Amino acid sequence: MADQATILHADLDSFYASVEQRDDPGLRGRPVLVGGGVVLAASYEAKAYGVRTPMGIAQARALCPGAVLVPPRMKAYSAASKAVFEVFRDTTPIVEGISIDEAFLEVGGLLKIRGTPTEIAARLRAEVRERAGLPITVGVARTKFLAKVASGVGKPDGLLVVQPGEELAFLHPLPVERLWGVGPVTAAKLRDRQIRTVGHVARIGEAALVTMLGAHAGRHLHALAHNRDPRRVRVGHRRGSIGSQCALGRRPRPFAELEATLAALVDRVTRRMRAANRAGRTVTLRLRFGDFSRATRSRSLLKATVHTRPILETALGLLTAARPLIEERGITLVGVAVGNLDSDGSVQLELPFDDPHDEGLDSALDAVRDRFGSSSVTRAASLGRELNPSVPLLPD
DNA sequence: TCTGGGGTCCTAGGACCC
DNA sequence: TCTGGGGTCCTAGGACCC
Repeated sequence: MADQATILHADLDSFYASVEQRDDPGLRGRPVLVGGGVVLAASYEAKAYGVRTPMGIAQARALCPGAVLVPPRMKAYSAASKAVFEVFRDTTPIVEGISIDEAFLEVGGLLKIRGTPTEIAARLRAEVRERAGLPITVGVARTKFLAKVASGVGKPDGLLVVQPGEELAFLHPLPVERLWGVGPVTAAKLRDRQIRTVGHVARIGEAALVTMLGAHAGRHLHALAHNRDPRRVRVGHRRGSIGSQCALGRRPRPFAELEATLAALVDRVTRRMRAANRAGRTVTLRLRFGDFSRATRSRSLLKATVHTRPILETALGLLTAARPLIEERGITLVGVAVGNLDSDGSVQLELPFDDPHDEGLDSALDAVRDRFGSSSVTRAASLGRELNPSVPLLPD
């Protein structure tokens, strides 16, 4: 392991809410909620009232009656993210994006040209503020894991450096929930055994953790509690699946409506696949039911594809097979994902088409029409417009 | 605290192959 | 003839992340 803290974890603060406050001065200093049914992001003014994500809007309003609710503007967030990642890449070539609002940066080896990691991190924060107008917190440490913990502790709008000699003293008093990979289930298992802090985790043996949590999770947690994390910052990560889902609420849905919704979701997913030039082979149907139980059903095609029709037919087949389950429990969410994406990046399209973004239209709707008749097609088209407001499913 | 939409990784059994 | 060891792929589920 390197003996210097050279890994930065940069994490934008309340990202969506900060973008809203940046773009509307009237929102600055006020509690802001971004969301529709649930809170997608809350400004720190709102978090002070106990608002968290993903909390229902009604509950958030009850906690913070003065909050301003703003609908999400995904295009603005994606543009803001691009601007911030430009700052990242101007700082160092070794940037690993984790999500729309956070990344790891390796800054070892830049000492002579850009200064110490602490200096680089301070300048990075200033530049993100200057060029993107957004607050960001940076954690600096020797491991990815600890850099991430540091940015979490350093929030909001902070810079926290954990030097090699201070690591365990910093880490051990923290609650177990701070460990990456400890969610509600694992935290409850640990709490049942009076294990509340990272220090407690570090003091029990690896074997006991493995018994408690399984082989991988046990070893992983044991290593993290001792700040052992050999993962390097990796450039050029490619996603393994592309998916889309749609919450349906609690009211019952006719089966044909589910099929139409699924058609619209598949259309959206395959558009994104073609835009990204990634073909996929495994189609996964995701369902959630009235009692909050879930199910997934998947089927692998013989050959990877970017085309709407084979993916839609596979997805509809999975949905039909799951019909008894759906009718028994009541469905509240339907989703589809395509995985096993081509890894080489050189997709051979099976059929030529002029505009890859328009290919899904007829093909998707033909498949629905063949099976379900034209009322489902109309329904799929209108759902498609709801799901893809910027890309109409049918020509106007 | 009754829950959105986008993902990742791990586990485990069964089929199938040599 | 009733049986080893090792490997890969498929499928389903679960936990977790932002």
